[in-house]
Amino acid sequence: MAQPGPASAGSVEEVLALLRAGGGRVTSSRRILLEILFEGPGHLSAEELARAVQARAPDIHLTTIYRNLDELQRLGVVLHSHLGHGPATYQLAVNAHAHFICQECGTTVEAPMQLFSGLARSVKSTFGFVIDPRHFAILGTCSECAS
Amino acid sequence: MAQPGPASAGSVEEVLALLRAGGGRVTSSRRILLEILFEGPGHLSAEELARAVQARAPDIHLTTIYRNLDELQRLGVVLHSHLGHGPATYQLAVNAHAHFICQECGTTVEAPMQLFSGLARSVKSTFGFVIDPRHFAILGTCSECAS
DNA sequence: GTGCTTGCAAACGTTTTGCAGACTC
DNA sequence: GAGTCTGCAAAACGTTTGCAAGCAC
Repeated sequence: MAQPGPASAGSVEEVLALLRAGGGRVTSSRRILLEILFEGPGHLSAEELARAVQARAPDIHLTTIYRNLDELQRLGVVLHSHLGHGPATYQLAVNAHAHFICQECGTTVEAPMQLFSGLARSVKSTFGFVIDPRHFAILGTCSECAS
Repeated sequence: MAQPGPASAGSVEEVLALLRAGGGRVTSSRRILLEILFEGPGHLSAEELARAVQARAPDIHLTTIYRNLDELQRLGVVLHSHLGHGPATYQLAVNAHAHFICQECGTTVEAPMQLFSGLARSVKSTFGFVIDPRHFAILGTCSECAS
């Protein structure tokens, strides 16, 4: 909350500055990808991000999206989650949260992180383990499918 | 607890009977796979299960292991979990539990299900969603790597 | 000019599928 | 004998890698 850490980079330009500060180059693929990540709804797969980027610059390759996403994850700006089988989805670290996914119908519920504070506390005291529930979704059954 | 459901099948022969009852055939690949699942430590990938099966019957193909595991999952006897990137792991439903995995060192902690009762309760009352935390591991940082 | 980044093609590891023959019941 | 199950080969899927050319600094 006090110091602005990497993940707090709040705009395309701030992230690009961070990138440059680490010896990286600012390229159009990176700028466009970041624009889309900042505009977009989150939960996009690499393939979906590539399509969105290609709408603005058709020659940018899926491979480049993967490499740029890796770089942004190294910087702590982006992280990916597995929301089920299928491809991983990528989002800005600032926007990341946990997910519950219905095994029957696929409905996704976005979970506020404070739901996990009790679990986090007991896991910490039992195992010394600090949980990060954002990476993998938790499966289950939604209210509709339960009835 | 009252009626013995599918998942309660407690021995190789019981599962084979269940299989037969559903119109399936009892084959040696299925019998051996079940023996290994009942003997084994759990958390085995399809490939590891195939190697174990092949130690007793070398001609059984990996594809057959996948198909048998699917069938056993349909019956509710087996389920699979994703413990990280890499292949899924399979276990008897009766033995299944949740997992915490350290992002740094890969250490796996097997979590007693009652750790989740508080979370389960609040997710149920907030979203009507019934969680099943066994399918995907929860990532985080283990006590050693945290220091 | 140095050296990071990119496109392309090809590989990767895991899992699924199509088909003809073999087996269980 | 009917219908399920199997081996094999091949494909599918998401993702990663090697290499030579291209671009940011």
